[in-house]
Amino acid sequence: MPRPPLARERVLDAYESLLIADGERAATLEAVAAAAGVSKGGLLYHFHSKDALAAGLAQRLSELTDADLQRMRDAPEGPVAYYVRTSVMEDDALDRALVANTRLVQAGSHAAAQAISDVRRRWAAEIRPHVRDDTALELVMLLGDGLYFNNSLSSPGGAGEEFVPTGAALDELISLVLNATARALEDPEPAPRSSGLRPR
Amino acid sequence: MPRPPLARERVLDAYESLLIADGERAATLEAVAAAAGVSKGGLLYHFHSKDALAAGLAQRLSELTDADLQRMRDAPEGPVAYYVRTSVMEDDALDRALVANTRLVQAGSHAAAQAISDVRRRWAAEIRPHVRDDTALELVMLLGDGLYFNNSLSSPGGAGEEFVPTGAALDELISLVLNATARALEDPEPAPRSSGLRPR
DNA sequence: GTCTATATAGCGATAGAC
DNA sequence: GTCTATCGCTATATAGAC
Repeated sequence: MPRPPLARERVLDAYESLLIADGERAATLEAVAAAAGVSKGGLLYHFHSKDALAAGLAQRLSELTDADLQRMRDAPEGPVAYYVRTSVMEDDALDRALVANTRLVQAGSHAAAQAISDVRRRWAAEIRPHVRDDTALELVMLLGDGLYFNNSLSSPGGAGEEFVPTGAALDELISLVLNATARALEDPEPAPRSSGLRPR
Repeated sequence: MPRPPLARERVLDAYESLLIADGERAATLEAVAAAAGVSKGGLLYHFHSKDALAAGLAQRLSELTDADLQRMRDAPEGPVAYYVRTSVMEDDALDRALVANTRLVQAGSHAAAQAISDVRRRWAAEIRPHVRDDTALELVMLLGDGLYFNNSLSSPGGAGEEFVPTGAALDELISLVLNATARALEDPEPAPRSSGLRPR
């Protein structure tokens, strides 16, 4: 596949940042162009409309999810712990694409809604074999959503951050969730399919 | 206290509805005025600015929380089950005020961020004595957040609703959470303080 | 209290020079 | 591929009639 133009990626980065920091309303073409270091006309050469810009972010989210699912499959501590742990925002590329897309969903973007729904479905499919039943799956998924929700609310810089666990508190939470949802005592997680990774 | 004017409440209702259904950007003064059945000038008599409108919703949320905490204290199945169950959107006054305020937070409203943070803190304080430790409290709170997050994403009408449990699935989820977080086997929930409600 | 009319500013998008 | 200039529209807010 041909590598996308540099300016195009810079515009998408700027759009994402503005959505996360200041919300959908503040992410105007003018503001995005300024943040990306191009003019409004220059921006509109790469994205013919605001909808095209939103579609670009939805596609980025989808691509980043491919990589995340691979990491989830390879995670030594298993997909459930990996999922909960990485639901705490680390401000990496996937976190940012996800939060930016939630902003767009709340502003009525169908493309973003579809993209988020897809991500969730793919995560659930990957996790399902590693938990006891559908209720346990629901618990795990909702917990991750709760973490993202809090991360996405507390981003401006203050209120809400007290609710996001880190360090030892996060480890304890993961341990509690694993105990409540693991498949069975004799086989907490099936061996990885085609991987040289040793279980710990 | 003097009862607020009818038109004022109608405006607040319309603002809330537009925020929930179409997002912050669509909730313009013109759109709100039209939905409330008044003119733009009429609206601006009651709320001098858009910020004042947002502050009105934040205050409404705070008042509705008072009533919810009382119901939580009186709930026969205990505060944890009550909290999880009512985190599934029933489109009542509190649900609507909460979702509308999350829209405003994501658009950068400080008043709304403060209001949401307050609600969460008050809920947590009420639930804390009924769970084992802080980790269990975290699990319960995040689960409720996850439910609200999904409700609030799926509102436009379609994608996302498959993740919100109802009926028997919800009962099983609550049961799982209670088992994972309850204080101790001999005393799963302290007797209600000053209430004639019989335990079931 | 509620209205119409208007001022001012900023939005998304197009046209065409370079 | 990126720019400036500009159009048409809509936003928030004010002024003043009723």
